[in-house]
Amino acid sequence: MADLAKLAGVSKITISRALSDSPLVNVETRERLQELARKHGYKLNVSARNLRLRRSHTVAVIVEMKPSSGRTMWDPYPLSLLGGISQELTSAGYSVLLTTRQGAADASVQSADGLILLGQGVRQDAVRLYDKLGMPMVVWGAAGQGGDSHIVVGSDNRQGGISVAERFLSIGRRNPVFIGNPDHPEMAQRLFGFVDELADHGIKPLLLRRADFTLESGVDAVRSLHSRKVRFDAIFACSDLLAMGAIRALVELGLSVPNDVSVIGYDDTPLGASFLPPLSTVRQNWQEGGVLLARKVLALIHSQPVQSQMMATTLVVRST
Amino acid sequence: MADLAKLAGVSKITISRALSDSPLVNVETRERLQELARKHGYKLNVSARNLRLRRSHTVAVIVEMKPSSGRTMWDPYPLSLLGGISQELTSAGYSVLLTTRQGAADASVQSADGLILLGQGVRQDAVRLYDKLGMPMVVWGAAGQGGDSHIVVGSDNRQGGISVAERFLSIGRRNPVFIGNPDHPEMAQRLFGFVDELADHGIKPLLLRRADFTLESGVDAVRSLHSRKVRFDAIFACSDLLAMGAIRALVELGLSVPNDVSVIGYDDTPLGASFLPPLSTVRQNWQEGGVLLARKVLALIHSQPVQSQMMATTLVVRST
DNA sequence: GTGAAAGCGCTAACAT
DNA sequence: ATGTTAGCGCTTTCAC
Repeated sequence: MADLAKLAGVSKITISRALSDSPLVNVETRERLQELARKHGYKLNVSARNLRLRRSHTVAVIVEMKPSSGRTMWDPYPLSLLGGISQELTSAGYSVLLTTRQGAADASVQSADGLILLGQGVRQDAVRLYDKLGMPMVVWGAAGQGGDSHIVVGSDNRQGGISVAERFLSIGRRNPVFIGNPDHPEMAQRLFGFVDELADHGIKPLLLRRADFTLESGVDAVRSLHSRKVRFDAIFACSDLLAMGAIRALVELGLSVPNDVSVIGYDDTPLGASFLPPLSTVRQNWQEGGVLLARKVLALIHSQPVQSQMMATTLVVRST
Repeated sequence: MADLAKLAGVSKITISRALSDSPLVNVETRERLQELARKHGYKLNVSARNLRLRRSHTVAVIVEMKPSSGRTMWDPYPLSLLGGISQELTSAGYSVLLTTRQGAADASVQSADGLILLGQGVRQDAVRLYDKLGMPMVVWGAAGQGGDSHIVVGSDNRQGGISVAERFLSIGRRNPVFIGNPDHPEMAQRLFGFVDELADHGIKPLLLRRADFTLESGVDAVRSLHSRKVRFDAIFACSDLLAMGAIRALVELGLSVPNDVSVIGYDDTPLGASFLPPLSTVRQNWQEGGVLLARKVLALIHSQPVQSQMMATTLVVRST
């Protein structure tokens, strides 16, 4: 800036003002100086600005990246979430600092202006840990997770469960089964919605606990149902992969989907859509979730009032 | 630091040295000061340090995040790549700045110490654009892509193609088909390897161009082969999804896999492994790729000699 | 509408 | 082994 100032015959501060579009500086001068800066390939020193402004203009995103439990690492979802986050923060002039749990102790994370936690669903301890940092923080997950201490954005899992129950009821199913892991807060919400809605109609679903969200796990679940001679005519699986596994096992057992057993999955993955038969499922909008997460941290950072928010889910009825 | 210094009765610089584990300062003092800092919740101001040190300790990762062409956005791969990158950079004390193309013009990206380009495969213009920034840059992609102007890390797609050809030859296939998009540099390499190896045995495969890497696209490809009455006994599909679609279509046409037609996919997605029948495929190690990308930028940043590197792929023979 | 001065928090260079 | 000085590049006072 000093160099540009000398070149243009003005002072440093005028350059600074011109480049930040300050109305304090004459329009012509402003444009002249901006042109000059461009011509000379001037680049703002972000560290210097941040030092002076006492903020980093950075939001750290902490992702659970363990390739475990058939989730996170391998699922498409965190990336679309990241896409939404990145899009929104970038257009607000903020940077996205990507970290895993290991890197979260790093100074650069600590000096971020805000924090977004992704895929920490099962690990409430982690949430509490970051909470102590005392910085604006938003978590992706289930409603009510961790109390009021921080903002949560997620899709309305409870409503998702309800919509599946409604569907089963409307097509006259009386013996539904839930496959999933209720230890996971998001899944628990789906289960609660499912159970409550069915209870209103005097139906109590069977809960089949499965920790993995893999195809094999779905196959296994149905086989175990069969070997226990359980009577069932509908399955709500907590992931598309589980649902596809379930369908495969059903077909192998000579049962027809959806005639004998109706199956609904969760997530609306591209794969479920092109499965044979095309999978019915509950869709959540990851991209939008990312955008929302970003907006909430920004609001927190700017000390604006913020509330947790659950996004509506859509039941996509295809052929199962 | 000034506060800590006053508290401890030493000078600022001693604090600075103690906290950065400088051997210049007495071990006891060092530990005492570190303890003091911890107790008082001192946090290093990263901006100030970076300003002083005239570097940002940051590497920008630019991801092509368009949810197009059945790739990138929805595929698991960029995330595992990111996992590897993040892991390696973090442990080297660098931060990962995540951006999309839109955000790449941002000042914070420009003041990064290095650049990693992901999923820019098809868009060579993009690579050239960033090249102009003149910062240490590493690209994920195919060998030789864009000349010597920058470092490329990728899996050895050519070798991947060769290994598939070898497999087909070893089981006596004489009429192989390639399904994929040769406009994509990485796919082109697979095709070249495939074609060259087969040519050594007097076989010329049929090229079936498909732009999308979706299941439908695979189905469609096989149907078109059939309707054109083409004789074929082996398919090399450029993605697992394509391969699965192909197999589905083959089965529908009453052909047996692998008896009538052998099929090999690419990527070794978890889904292919649990497909029925389990999919044979070419595996590439994304995580390791990420680590490698990170190491190369770091080396470039530290002005060490760096070379492009292609990672070996593994042919995973399952049931197709 | 423009400028001068001051200082954000840190560390390299040079004393001591 | 520790301290002093100076300055990284920027922007917010306050003055003109």
